[in-house]
Amino acid sequence: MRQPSPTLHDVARVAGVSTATVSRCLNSPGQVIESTRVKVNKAIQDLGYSPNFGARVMAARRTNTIGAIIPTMENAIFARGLQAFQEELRKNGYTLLVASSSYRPEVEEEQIRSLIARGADGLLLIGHERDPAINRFLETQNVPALVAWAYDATAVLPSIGFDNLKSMCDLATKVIEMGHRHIGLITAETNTNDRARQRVRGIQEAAKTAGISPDNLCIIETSYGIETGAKALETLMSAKPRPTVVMCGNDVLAVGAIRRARELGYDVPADVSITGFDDIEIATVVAPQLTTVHVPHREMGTNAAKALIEMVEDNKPGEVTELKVSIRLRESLAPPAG
Amino acid sequence: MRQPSPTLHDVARVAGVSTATVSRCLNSPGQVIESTRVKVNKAIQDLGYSPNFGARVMAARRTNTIGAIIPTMENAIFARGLQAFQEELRKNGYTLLVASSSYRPEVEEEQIRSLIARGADGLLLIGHERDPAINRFLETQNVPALVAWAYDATAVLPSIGFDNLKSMCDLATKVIEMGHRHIGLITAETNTNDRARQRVRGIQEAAKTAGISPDNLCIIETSYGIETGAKALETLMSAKPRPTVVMCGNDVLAVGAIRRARELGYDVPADVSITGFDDIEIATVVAPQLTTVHVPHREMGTNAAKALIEMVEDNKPGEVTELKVSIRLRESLAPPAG
DNA sequence: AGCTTCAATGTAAACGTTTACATATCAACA
DNA sequence: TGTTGATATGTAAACGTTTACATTGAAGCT
Repeated sequence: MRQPSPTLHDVARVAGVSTATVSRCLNSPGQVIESTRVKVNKAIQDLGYSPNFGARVMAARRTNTIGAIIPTMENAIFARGLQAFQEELRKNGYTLLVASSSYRPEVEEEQIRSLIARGADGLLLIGHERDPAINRFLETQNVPALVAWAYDATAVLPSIGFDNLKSMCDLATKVIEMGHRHIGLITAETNTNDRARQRVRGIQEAAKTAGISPDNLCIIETSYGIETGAKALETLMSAKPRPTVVMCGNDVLAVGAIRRARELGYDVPADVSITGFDDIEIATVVAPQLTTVHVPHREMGTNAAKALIEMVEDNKPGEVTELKVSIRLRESLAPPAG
Repeated sequence: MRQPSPTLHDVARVAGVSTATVSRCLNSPGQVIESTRVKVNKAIQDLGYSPNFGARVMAARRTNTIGAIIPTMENAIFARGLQAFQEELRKNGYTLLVASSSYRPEVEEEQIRSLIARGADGLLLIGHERDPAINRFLETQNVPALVAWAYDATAVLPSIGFDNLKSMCDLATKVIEMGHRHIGLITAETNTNDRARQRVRGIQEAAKTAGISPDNLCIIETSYGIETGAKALETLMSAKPRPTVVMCGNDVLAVGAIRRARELGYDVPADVSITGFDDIEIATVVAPQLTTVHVPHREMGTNAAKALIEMVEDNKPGEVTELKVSIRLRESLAPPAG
């Protein structure tokens, strides 16, 4: 039923040349004289030849494939960065292998092994936190890895991203300058997510600097989603004293918080201010528009691809790159009433 | 600096067995006695061994890799479905190769060839519209392909999805029943996107059935995005007579339309109703909440994965599956004023 | 004991490329 | 005419698995 596909040998035989010449026609045509090339190409056409991937990979020792493991594709911030990453890879002749970890470290570990077993020439990972054994594994496998969405010059792996702590600290400082003293905080789970943890610490540091007691900081940790953000806001609004601002670890939580606030009859920002982090599209669409931290996702994806390709091709050690973020002040943040 | 990774031979040597036994340990552990398996696994651990992909593929003649080509990962509707697709693949030991076409047919074609050259065992594609030559190519290469996000029993390739035409027709019928007679329509580009085209035709048919003249249908075609949706709404609102409802080809366009309507001082839905399509998360977050067509994205992704794996493993011909959609009536749609 | 069976393991031949090295050809030049 | 160098092509050895087949040894039978 399934007839064997033609091989290099078949092409060589039909064209009346050696396999080496056929291979060169495909990989470095400049080395082959015109007349030969024509013969070979005709044979390839006639036979409907397409090179065998496995054999090619084995002989050439690379797959031209880069793996990426992200928590989830559903989160817009990863989707956008990943899209840019993939576009840049494609420009350079690489293909993207994707896996998602659902924010679970043991799944991420399994996925790392799986992508390497599938011949990924390099790996894009999110965040720095992982079992040291994995880093050793990456080393023995000789697969370069780059961390994105985080910046940490002291970490084992090179990274490209922004300083989550400092960015959030800057935003919190602005919030405090406006006069807010009771701050609610909705964060994604911090135990397996170093970005989330950094952001919380950023707020804590800003509060400390401003001489605000940690007791005035009411923190709720929840899983990722619009609905969970909504629930968390409800809880916060019944705290005593009620926070005058709710800072959220990301835009999705913030959007959920805004929705629930509205549903509960609170005016945003008159009754309560709300801030986010990431500046995904949704931030400008909600009413009121969301004050948030803008992160250059596409730039990060593109640069990550470039850096990783260099690491793979030139065996270059990875560099640590910090990207600039900026605060987008929009309607959802205002000084507290009174 | 870069020492070669350990091979099957190294493992065999360290464990004191043959390469065949090591291979069996990996692929059919039942055939190997417990004591041997322990020795081998220890050797694998100690060496940090991971099988070479190319060699494995070449010897086994399969990659356990499925390719997907979607217009873009940035669009939430593809991201969510793709995430579910990937999760189901993983459950079955497959990995996902991703490429994006940016809605450009020639790029899609190139990506199809590229993914096949990389050994994809099967392919997930979006929409039915493509050069017949590509379908022939898929056939000669013996790579099964499945179309998602569309349903068409008469098409060459099997598909899983919903009836874009009928779904939109149903929504339009509801809109018309409410009393709307002047309908604005914002659609994504229809020349390279059969889903968009079907949706437009759905509205046209509903209008025809209700005896509404095509002149009362004002169609604007634009590229995908919140901002383009906003611009299109602005244009529509200056048409004479002004439409009492603006139906949008997808939620993203609709959300942009809502925003601009608000910015221009129109009340939605009192001054103008707005509808979307897809029911992505954003639909429940905008104010007013968006009336739209709910599509079971995750279900589609999961089922697509199952079907494709069957096609690959059992050489089964693909089936055509229609999924049910449902209309979500929310605040943004109301009868016209007066 | 001798024979058969079966499970566990070993041996070695593919699998289809790429590429270092060898060889052939030919033009240019002393 | 012989030498040199450049260019085009051929030869054959990897590359690291899987797997058909061969071998071994022990258990179960007569």
